[in-house]
Amino acid sequence: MATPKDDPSPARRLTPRGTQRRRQIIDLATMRFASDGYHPTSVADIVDGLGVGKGVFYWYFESKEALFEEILREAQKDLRRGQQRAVANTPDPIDRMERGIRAAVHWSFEHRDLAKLVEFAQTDERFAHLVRNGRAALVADAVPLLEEAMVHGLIPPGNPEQLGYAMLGVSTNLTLVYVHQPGQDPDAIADVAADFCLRGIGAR
Amino acid sequence: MATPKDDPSPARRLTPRGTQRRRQIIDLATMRFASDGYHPTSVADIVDGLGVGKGVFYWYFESKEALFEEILREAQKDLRRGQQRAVANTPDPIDRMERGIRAAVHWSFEHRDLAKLVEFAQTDERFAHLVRNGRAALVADAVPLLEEAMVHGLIPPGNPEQLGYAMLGVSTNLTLVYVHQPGQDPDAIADVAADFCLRGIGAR
DNA sequence: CCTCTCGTTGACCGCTCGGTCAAGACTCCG
DNA sequence: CGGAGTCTTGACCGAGCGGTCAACGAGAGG
Repeated sequence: MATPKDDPSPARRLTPRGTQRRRQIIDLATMRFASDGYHPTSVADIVDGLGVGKGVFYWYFESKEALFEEILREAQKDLRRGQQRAVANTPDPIDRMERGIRAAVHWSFEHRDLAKLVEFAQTDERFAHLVRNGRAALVADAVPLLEEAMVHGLIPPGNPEQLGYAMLGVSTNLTLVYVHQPGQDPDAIADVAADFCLRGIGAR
Repeated sequence: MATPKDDPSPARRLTPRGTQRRRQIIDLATMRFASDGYHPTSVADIVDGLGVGKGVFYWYFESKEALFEEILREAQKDLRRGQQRAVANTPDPIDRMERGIRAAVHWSFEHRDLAKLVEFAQTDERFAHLVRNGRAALVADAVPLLEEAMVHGLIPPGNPEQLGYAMLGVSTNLTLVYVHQPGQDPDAIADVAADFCLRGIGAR
């Protein structure tokens, strides 16, 4: 039989070969989705690009939509992990935010495809809630830092959630614009973003 | 004959009734594109929603793509006009930027559908260049103001283009997040955006 | 050798898409 | 009235979509 007995999504047992195939699909789909768009990229495009039959796709994923959701979730988780790694062992809240911003800019430069997919997902009702949750998580990481900085008088009082979204907008937009211009140094963009944000919240 | 002799796009002579129909199509399409997405909204959805035959659509527009491009262009032109009206007769560059930011936030609140379409267009290669041009025009408006402010020592030196995109990111992202939460006051969001941006560039 | 599961094939399905077009209705002018 | 635009109809087209499935390898364990 071709179709798996249970849902394909949870707890599929994959051989090393299967795991590899799955990754191939995710990687190629990410590229195609980013360069051509989610809707214009068909499942046939993906499997043809891999030189395999169509059934392979549906052996590893329930649907095109489910694949995209997995890519999205993975991407947002990866960015957040990167941020948390970057701020580890940094007690000062302002320093933590600066490192977080820099980590976000660098992540977007290293994963421009994924960054673009997140941008798209935000505009499609089917996926927007995932992005909202991911963004909210990032802001939720920043809120206690902002509150701490306010209590200690490092920055003037304000609505920490709004400030968080403002900072997110700065790094997102700066990256989006400069990531596709050749010869742009991620460090330079990270400098600008961090400077602007820290001044924006009233530190510096 | 049904198809027009020349290209339908340039210089179609429309009766008042025709002009009205055209607007109906644009307005309904804008709503549907914003709520369901560009690709998932079919031409059939639009004409059915209007209760007319399919040929009507192609009497007024060359293609679905051309319609979307027109909506986009119109939207970006409208925002820019709103900004220019808001800053008229304001000599001080910092004041001008503040008014421009506030105008942008208000425009997005009043035209949430259009704002959403611009967001999407940015992620589709077919339309991205239009958005890039529109964004670049907004930034180009801000650059001389930033330069003037730097020359006069109102703000510290920096790359004005990058600062422009950072400001754009703040208003875009703040608006995007709060425009869909009920009971949000556009003035309050405009306050936050203007504050953050002016501090971000080093005024205040 | 057989067997069991994982992995793969590609023809096929129903459906919807963007777009076309011959035919006809409406409207205004002479 | 007649005729010339403007506008509308809706059946139709070829193409492509996401998704299914019976059948078939491939390789590991017995």
